[in-house]
Amino acid sequence: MTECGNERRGAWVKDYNHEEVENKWIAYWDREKTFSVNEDNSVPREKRLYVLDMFPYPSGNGLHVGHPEGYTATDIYTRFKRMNGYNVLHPMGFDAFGLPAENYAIKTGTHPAQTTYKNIDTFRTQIKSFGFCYDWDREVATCDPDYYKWTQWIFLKLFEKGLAYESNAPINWCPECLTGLANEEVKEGRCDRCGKEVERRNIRQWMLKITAYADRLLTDLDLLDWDDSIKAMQRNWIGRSEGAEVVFDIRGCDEKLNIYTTRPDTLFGATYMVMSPEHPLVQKIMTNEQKGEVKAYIDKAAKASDLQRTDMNKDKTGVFTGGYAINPVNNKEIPIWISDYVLMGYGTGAIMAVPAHDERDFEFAQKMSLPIVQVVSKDGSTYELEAAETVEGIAVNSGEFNGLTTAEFKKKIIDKLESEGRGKRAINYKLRDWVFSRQRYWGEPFPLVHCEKCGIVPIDEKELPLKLPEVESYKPTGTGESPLATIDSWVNTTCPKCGGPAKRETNTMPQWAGSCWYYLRFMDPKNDTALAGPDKIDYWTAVNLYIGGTEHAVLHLLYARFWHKVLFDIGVVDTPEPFIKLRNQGMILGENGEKMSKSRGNVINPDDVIAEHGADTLRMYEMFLGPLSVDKPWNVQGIYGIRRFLEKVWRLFEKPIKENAPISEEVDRLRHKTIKIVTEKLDNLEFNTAISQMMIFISSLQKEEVLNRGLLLDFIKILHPFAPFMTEELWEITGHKPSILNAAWPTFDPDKVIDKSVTIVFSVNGKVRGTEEMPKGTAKEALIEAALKNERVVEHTKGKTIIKEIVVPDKLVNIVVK
RNA sequence: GCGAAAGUGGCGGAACUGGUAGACGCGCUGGCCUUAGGAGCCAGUGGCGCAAGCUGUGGGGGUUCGACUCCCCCCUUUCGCACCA
Repeated sequence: MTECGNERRGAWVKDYNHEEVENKWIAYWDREKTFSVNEDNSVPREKRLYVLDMFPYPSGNGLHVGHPEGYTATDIYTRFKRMNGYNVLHPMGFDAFGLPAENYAIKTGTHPAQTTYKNIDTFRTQIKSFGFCYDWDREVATCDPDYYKWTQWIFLKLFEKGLAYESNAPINWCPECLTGLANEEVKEGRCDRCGKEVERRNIRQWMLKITAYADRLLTDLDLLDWDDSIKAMQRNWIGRSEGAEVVFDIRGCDEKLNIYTTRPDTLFGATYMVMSPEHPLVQKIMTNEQKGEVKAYIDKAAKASDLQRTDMNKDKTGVFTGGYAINPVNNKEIPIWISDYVLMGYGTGAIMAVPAHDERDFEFAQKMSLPIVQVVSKDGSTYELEAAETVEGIAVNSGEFNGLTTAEFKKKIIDKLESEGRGKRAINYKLRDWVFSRQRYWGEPFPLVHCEKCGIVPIDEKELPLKLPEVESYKPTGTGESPLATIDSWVNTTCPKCGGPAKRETNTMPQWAGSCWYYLRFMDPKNDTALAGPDKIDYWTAVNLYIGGTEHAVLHLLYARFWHKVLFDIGVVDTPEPFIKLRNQGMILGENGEKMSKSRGNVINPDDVIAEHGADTLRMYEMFLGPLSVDKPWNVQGIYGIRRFLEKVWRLFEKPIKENAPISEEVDRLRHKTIKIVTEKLDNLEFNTAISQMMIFISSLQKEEVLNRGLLLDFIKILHPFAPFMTEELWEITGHKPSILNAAWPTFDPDKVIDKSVTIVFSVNGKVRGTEEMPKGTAKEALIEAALKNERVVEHTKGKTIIKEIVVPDKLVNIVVK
């Protein structure tokens, strides 16, 4: 033994050399393919499971301690289910297209593929060091041509179905990333990735018609076992509302002005109209006198970013166009204004303003001195309004409709408008179509060409994958063209339809494309004739348990559901939803309770933790920290507690172990109880309390001189999902052939779980005054008798009248006195 | 503003359909063992009190024999959305 050096780890190594044990089993599991899974048809359907993690982006920083939290949870669950006879698909791969590798390429000239595959190797090694039971033969990387061939194939299907279209509408543009962004990628007016304020730009884009699926994406949420908070976020994002579209005539003009409202019952209170500055009709209705002012306003609005526009929120601005609309219910002429508080992208881009019953309209009307007419009342009378009254009520100032409730009014007025051809029922969604193209290099090329004669033509499926070409410079042009546009030899091609000259589409797909369907590829990762074989899809059906962070609530999880539904419609998959049960892991925070980040200097590197304490310890520690779903701070001290626990387990095996060593009744009961509790907790993903129970069990064995072999073997089986390395080693040491993963999960005897005696609580007026151990099932009368005999109870009831006795069998007796 | 979740010891967190609040772990205190120890073992540990006892789950009401748990009002924190008509 060395005198110096390695002192820090010396104390640990003395009892259990995690480094040696872990390296041994990593190599063994790899060599023996212990974790490989196949589609065994003898396994009944209900015993087939698909347990999935959100696959990582292989960044240059390597694995973060946040990654293994979810991965450990699914690993424990997978091992637990395998030991219970389930055939579990549990794969891992890499979300490998994306900006960081490309930005690195711009800086250093290194090809993004080179960086990406190097990072993948690092990630794989790190992930393996945790002992996760992934079937590595199924690994995929989204940037692999064999993979993105099928991403492109799905795009062709979307295109064929008319769900992909070109657009020049203004989109969010990040001036830092030099690419267009989807609405879902903009948070508070800033780029979700880099934090830079986004601009609006008119850039030719590919859009996916996710809005066509809005209703199904909304209603099918009911089929899912997901956290309510995530469902709520998706519901809010989809933002369905019911109302009416109403047609207004315009004075002296043939054009009609269509508006959308959720409150058609307030039509009589519309005192002016507002159009979005971008509304095409503005050009036609503005009068010559107003032209200058209107144009200036439109220019100003066009220059402002969304963030600036919302900042102006406090102070409403707008300009009168000079035009007048005619209210269809009372033929009153009301002025048409433009203002940036009306958005072009929602509804029809124009509203009727009812200042009495809409806060925004009220504010605008006050500022511009426009009339305010009350048409909804709390009680049917009219009164002075201090502010907009947006609640429902009884109609006033509404002609023949006076006295109706809001709900009745809505129905009647819509029926009337419909019969007159002046309006109709309408449903609107906040969800917008998905801006699907990026003006960058490191993504899937679109399998399309632009032909002068034939227009946009998809390339033949047989030509897939359309490979990403080599390029001199990865630098985005910033002009709205991707770097691919500069490669003439690649861009210039022939039209698949007419054979004439054509140009390839030079946009690339966003990172979300590859992750939209990766769970399907894992079912059949090597298939080169289909994204996955129908038999494989039928075997695994859908993801039974999916675990990942909440940051994808309205991004990946919405996009993937959309693609899945399209694939369902064309018969590729046979379930309406891809992820049946979803659980979100919380964030692991730094020791100071703040988010881990380099700038805060509170980052914990999992490699260091494994080197010092071992992977089993790290896995268990992360699970012991608290419930999976909550954010929880890291605590360096806490990890010693887990290491100590594992050492205690290890040391039990250094004591004499005998097949027939007696087990006390108490220990035996605790054994059955522990198996029961751990089994139940694992089914509910309650890892922290499962670990507590195992700790209680191990403490109870400390005094034993000779240990019962069967008892210990049962224990290492239930410990195995948590600490695969140590338990695999102990399994071998006790004379078994690896792997313990193939051992059957222990069962418990329900009779032995029940305690023979229970502690009965005696209380007087609800206050605990004493306790007594009594046999389980003691009769009520006997319990009361015992309570009344209790010294302390006697003290507290002395000289008082007993009003009643409350008895909960096997629990308590409460004496109520006065 | 709207939506969601959550407030329990010095800290992370337990607590079944209302029934001994604080399991388990960290930390701390005392003891044993030790050349030494981020080692091991034993005991203790919400607060006040010598004790009996009192008090205690963000605050205030309520229901109940009994409330962390159920109901009403309020406060705070975190997250998401945010002029969506």
